[in-house]
Amino acid sequence: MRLVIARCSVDYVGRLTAHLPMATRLILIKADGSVSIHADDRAYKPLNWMNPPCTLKESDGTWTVTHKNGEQLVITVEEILHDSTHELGVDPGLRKDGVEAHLQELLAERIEVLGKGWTLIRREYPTAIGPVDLLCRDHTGACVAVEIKRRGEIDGVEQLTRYLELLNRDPLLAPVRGVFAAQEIKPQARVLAEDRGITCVTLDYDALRGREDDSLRLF
Amino acid sequence: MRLVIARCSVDYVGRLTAHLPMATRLILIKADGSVSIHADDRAYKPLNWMNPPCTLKESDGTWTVTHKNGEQLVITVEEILHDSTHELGVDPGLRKDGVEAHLQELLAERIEVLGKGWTLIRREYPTAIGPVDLLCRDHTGACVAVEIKRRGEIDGVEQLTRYLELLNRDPLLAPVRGVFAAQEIKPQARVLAEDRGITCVTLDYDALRGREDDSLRLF
DNA sequence: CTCTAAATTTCGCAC
DNA sequence: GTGCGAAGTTTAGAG
Repeated sequence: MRLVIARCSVDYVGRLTAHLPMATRLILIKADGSVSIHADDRAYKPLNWMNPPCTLKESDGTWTVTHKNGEQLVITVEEILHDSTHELGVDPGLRKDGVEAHLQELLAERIEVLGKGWTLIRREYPTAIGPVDLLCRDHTGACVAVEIKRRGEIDGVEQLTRYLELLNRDPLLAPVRGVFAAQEIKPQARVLAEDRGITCVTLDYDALRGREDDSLRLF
Repeated sequence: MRLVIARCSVDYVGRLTAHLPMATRLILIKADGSVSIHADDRAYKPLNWMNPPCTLKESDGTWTVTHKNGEQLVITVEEILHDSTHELGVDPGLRKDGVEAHLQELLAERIEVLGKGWTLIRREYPTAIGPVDLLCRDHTGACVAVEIKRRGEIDGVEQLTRYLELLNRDPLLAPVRGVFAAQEIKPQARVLAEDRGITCVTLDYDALRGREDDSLRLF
């Protein structure tokens, strides 16, 4: 990894055209050839960047980064204030917990929390337009499609609506109703869902993992 | 901006729980207090980060970054291999060209490329659920709602569908049909749009900007 | 403050 | 490779 602090201007031509006027910035060159330009604010997003695979060519004060697909980043370096290179090695990577897949797993294991007598037909029930997170039957034997999100927004309701429309064309399953389950459901998503007869369920991740009582609230 | 190369392990607790085992990485501390941890690959995304506003507290080998909303990033530093601080000043920022706003502007100026005799009613036509990109009339005087995207995906079709449903409730406008215009339209989005009677139009950005002939293709 | 839509989104998986 | 959905998405803008 090479760290350069330099006065530079930058031009990107690719998916769009963008220009950075001359100023002092961090140029970060990584072992995979990727380059990013950082200002002194914002943790996440670089001002400008080039994803791997790409190659850097230095010529005079002009550094040209070219991507395989033709995108180009041209850095015009006026003055270098710092330049150091460091060996980092391969990173062991990030271990995550708490994502949607895990929510799905937990809810599948405790499907009865959605209602007494509910049973799971299967997780990732395949349809022509994609897999339904959970397909189950309620205590009456009626089919229910469950869409699980970490944060429930309008998109998720639309997605579930498309699944329901498709599933209800199958005479072996119909009538299928929907449950929209998320750790947090945005008000507009809730309104849209309920307007379509979809039940909203707020999931409590810690409770789902810990105890089976009190693990969610029905509204 | 402070650049630290260090052997460290990192724990994030917030929207999820994540752990980075001990390894050598770049720790980037910016003037706004934000912190990001980078491995030696990938230009864009840090391994771990904390967005501003947040505060860093160093105590012994433990650096704790706390966000206003309670999220926390704990960096356990075993060995510091490099540590330098640099004054960068405020960045003049990025100038972009070619984004959706510009596409909308260009298409509004050349609305006749959608069809002979078409006229623009207005850009950003306001509705209760948000502004319609372009509202126009075709050669017969019938109302058309145009949704413009850089890349046309299912979400955009759903968005346009919601607008059309609303606009068609207005007796002064109805019947309103839809045009889905994008530089690139994903196959599934095209199928969904056409199934709903929405016309798909592929925009050529350079041609739109350059000449008015040949500036788009209707499928 | 919330909510929505865009992003050079990136990233990962499945086909 | 393409397509599609998730992401600690982040970011910008409107209400």
